[in-house]
Amino acid sequence: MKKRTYSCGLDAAVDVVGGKWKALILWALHHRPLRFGELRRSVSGISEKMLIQQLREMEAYGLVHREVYHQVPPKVEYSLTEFGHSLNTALIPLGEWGEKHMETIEALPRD
Amino acid sequence: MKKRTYSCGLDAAVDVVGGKWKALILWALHHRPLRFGELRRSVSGISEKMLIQQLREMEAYGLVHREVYHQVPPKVEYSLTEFGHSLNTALIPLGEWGEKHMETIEALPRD
DNA sequence: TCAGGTACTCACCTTTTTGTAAGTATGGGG
DNA sequence: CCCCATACTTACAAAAAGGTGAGTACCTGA
Repeated sequence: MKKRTYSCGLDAAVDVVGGKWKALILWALHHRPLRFGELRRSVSGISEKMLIQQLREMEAYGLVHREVYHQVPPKVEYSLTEFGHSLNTALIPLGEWGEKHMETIEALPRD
Repeated sequence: MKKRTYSCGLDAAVDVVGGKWKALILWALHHRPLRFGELRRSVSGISEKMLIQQLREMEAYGLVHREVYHQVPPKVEYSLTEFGHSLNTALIPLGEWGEKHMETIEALPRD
């Protein structure tokens, strides 16, 4: 989150979901709540540091809910809030676009 | 563009439209082609360097078309390709989401 | 000759983002 | 007493993104 005012809705949305990981984390939580470790395995390539950092931000934004189970070994579950769910829904067409044009995208020049 | 393989469509789409400006530039070109200067004024806050840099990338990705008119003073028009148009369409729900939750987003904690 | 308008281009710097590798805390089981 | 699994946490470094301000090229009209 960097700005306070936005020129349009897309501007605001990009500010919330921007970055390399947030959309993917949201996506991973689409079907059901996941534990930290499950999430790490779901979002391929993410480091523990990035994952927790993004999760903390998303929690602060009200997109995800963090539920701690006081057990040993520890168990923490992350789930989407209503807000997070609505954002995820808004991302569906973008995901479908990416799916549809995947081959084109993979063939695009790098840099 | 950083990757060659994607875990899902959203992953690919985020890679294409990622960053601070591309979605906004796409948005600005939604209605009609714009000249460089018009675009700079449309996308508030962008510097000339960033604008041209993003435009070049988007041209390489096949999202926008660059038309040069050999005149003095120079005139260059940027327009959406079909591909760019389809991406823009996929972004509409995200824009609407941002619009709808603008106030919530503006009230979110910074950092 | 010279300012003006347009579309860049460049060098340099700061900020932000991302990655790596190691370390911490907990209590149960062996 | 020590190891295990889980969920973090920290320090440090590298890489990517973004910003600033000046400069270039072109022809036209004053």
